[in-house]
Amino acid sequence: MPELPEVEVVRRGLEAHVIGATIDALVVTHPRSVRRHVAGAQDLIAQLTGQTIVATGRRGKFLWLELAPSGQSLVVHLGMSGQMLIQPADSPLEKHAHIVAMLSSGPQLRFVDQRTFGGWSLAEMVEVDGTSVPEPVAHIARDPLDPKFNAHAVVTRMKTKDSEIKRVLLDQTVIAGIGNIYADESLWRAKLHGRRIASEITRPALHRLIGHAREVMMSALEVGGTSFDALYVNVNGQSGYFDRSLHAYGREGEPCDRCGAVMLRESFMNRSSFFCPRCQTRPRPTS
DNA sequence: TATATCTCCTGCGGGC
DNA sequence: TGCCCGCAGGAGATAT
Repeated sequence: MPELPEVEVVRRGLEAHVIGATIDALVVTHPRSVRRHVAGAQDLIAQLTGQTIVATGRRGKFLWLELAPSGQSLVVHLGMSGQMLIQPADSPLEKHAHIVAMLSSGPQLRFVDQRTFGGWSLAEMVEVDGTSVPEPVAHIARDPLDPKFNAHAVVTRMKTKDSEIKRVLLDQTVIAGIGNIYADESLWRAKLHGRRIASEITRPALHRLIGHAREVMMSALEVGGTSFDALYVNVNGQSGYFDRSLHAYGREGEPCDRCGAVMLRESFMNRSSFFCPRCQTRPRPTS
């Protein structure tokens, strides 16, 4: 599932392939992939055609391509299964290729998305806290790889939350880029149970948690991200290797890499949480 | 206002 | 073999 490291891998791939390219033509074959562009597919096609990609950007799991001469950005979210592929124009179309952009440089930029949670939209750039981002990204907090990321401010915000710490980690308006996999990994490294109430965790422990989140995502980035199946690949269709380094996610029934206790899985927020019952003790139920 | 839950979607695997 | 069901989960909408 694409979280921050996987999206950054895709952004870097795009930067290497599409900067300077002009969009000669665009085909949209699945309306759901452009649902966030409220003016509709035809408007997106009309506005993107003839634009040149001059830069790439990313915040959390959102990435964007800055365009000239309009000054707007093409905002991309990969959702659960979105892929941005650079393919030769004559290569067979992928089964779930929902948007295809013909580039002046020769290849096609294809948006492939099996579960259609992701999509493209066009947006104006706005200034937020001294940084220019597309309007749909304005509410997203800085992520731990952002040079202006302020861990003290994030800890202060977390201390105001009377909510479970895993829920807070997944809240993109508090700290961006963390999804289910890296939330579980960060909590395991920090020896915190995801159901601990954020406001009741000490500031030093929250600082350590954020540090672990940054560390685990940096490590994942170095090996191309985490791939469990063919749903996450880089722009060349290649998988990452960080799944081999996971200590928590997907390890139900296996021994904890730290203490040897059997790892558990529980349902949380309509998804799965993996944790060590010995290293990450559950909070006592409140009476 | 803050927090919790629901919904969207498709392919896969397990059970019958 | 075919059908049904549960599971995977990001983010916005809706409910509490």
